[in-house]
Amino acid sequence: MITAIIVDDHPLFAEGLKAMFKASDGIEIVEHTKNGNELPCILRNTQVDLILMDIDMPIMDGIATMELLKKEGFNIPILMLTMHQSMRKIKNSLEKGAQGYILKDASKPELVEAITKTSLRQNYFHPKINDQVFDYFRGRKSARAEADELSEREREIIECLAGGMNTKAISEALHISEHTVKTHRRNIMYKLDVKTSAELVKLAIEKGIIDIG
Amino acid sequence: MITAIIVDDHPLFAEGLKAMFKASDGIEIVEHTKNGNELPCILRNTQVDLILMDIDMPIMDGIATMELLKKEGFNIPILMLTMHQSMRKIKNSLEKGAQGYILKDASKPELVEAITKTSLRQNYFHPKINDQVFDYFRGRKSARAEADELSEREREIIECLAGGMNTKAISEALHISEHTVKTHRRNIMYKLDVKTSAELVKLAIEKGIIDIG
DNA sequence: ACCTGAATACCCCAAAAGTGGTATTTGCTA
DNA sequence: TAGCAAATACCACTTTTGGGGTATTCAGGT
Repeated sequence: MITAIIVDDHPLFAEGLKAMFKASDGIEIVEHTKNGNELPCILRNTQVDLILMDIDMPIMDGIATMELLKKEGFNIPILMLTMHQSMRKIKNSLEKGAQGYILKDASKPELVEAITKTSLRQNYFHPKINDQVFDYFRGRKSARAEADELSEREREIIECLAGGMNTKAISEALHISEHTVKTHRRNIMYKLDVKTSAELVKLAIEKGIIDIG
Repeated sequence: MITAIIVDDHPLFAEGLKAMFKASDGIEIVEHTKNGNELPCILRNTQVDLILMDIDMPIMDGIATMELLKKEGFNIPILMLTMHQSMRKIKNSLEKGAQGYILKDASKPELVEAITKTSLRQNYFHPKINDQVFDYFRGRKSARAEADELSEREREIIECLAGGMNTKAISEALHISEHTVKTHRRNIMYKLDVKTSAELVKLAIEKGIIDIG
C-alpha cells in the first residue's frame, strides 16, 4: 500500500481524491493540507511514500513548498499536480527535483500509474505534456515552445508591464536604461507575435509565463 | 436519495466527487460528462434531481450549457461550481436561472448543504460570496464590486484590447468613432484604477471580467 | 578561437496612448 | 417627468509606444 499526502487548496478536490482510492488501487491518501507551510510539521509526524502537490496555490505555491522541503532536509518523491501545461512550471518543478508531473484533467488510471511510478522514484510525465517536454529538451523550439524561449529578464519585463509600469518606471526598477527596456519589450513582442503591450500581457498570462493571483 | 449529474472537464475532480458521496450523505452522482453538448442527450435517458455544473470549461462553458438546456426545454435545478468568485459570472449564472453557486474550495459539508438545498429548488450561495452578492444587489458599490460595475460595452472594449487591437481597429470593429473608444478606455482605466492598457488587461483577467482560454 | 544568445544601449520618427476637458442622445426608473 | 447612467462624439495637448535600425559586452558551448 502506497501512502500519500495531498497538498491542495481545494478541499473538495482533495477529499474527492481521498475517497476515490480503494484498497484495490494500492493507494491511500492519509493526510491533506491546504498549506505548504504546514507540510514539514505534518511530515515529521506521519510517514508517507509520496507527496501529491498542487502547483497553483495562494500564499505559498507548489514550487515554493518544494524549496521549503528541500531546505528542511526532506527527501520524499513529489508528484506535481496542475491544471496548466505551462512549460515554465514543468521546468521549474523538475529543476526543484519533482519526480513526476500530471495534469488535473488526467483520468484515474493515469493518476494511479503516476502515483505508483513516482513512489518508486521513477519519473512520470502525463502523456499530454510528454511531447512538449521531449521537444523542449531536444531542440528547444517546438511549435508551442516559443513562449518558453523567453529569457528570465524578458519575463521580468512582462511582469512589470502587467503591473502597470511604463518604460521609465521599469528602467528605474531594474536599474537599466529606458533604451534597454524598449529593446526587451520589442523582442518579446516579436517572439510572442503580438502588436500591443495589452495583448502581450494577455498572452503571457494565458501561456503561464507570468502568474496572476 | 438525491441523484445528480456532474458536468466538469476534469475527470479527476468528477470521479473524486462521485467517490466522496456515501449513501449516508443522501446524494449520489449518477453520471458525468466533460462536455456540455452531451448533456441534453444524457438527460433524456437519465432522470436526475440536479445538475452540478462547472463554469470554466473549454469549448462550451457552463453559462453556454445553461442556455442550451433552456432552449431544449429542460428544467432541472442547477448548482454552479467554480474556482473564481467573479461577480460577473455569478450574475450571469443567476440571470440564466442557476439555483445555487458554490466555490471549488468549499468543504464537503458545505457542498452537501448546497446540493440538498438546490435539489429542493431553494437558492444557495456559498458563504464566501454571500456578502459580495448582498452588497451588489443592495448598493452596487461594495468594496470589491467596482470591477463589476463595468458596462457591457466597456467589457467589449477590454476584450478588444486584450486581443491586441488599437483604438482604430476597435472603432472599426464596433462601428463607433475612435473618440468613443478612447472615452471608454479612459473610463475603464479610471474605474479599475490602472495606468496602462497592459495593467488593465491583467486586472480584467484577474478579476474574471474577461476570460482566457 | 569562434559563434551564438542574452543583456545592454543608442538613434530617429510616426503613430498611438493617455489626460484634461465638454456635450448630446437614449433608455430606464424613481 | 425629472434624473441618471451609459453610449456616443469631439477638441487640444503631452507622453509613451512601437517599429526601423545598429552596436557593444559577456557568458557558454563547439
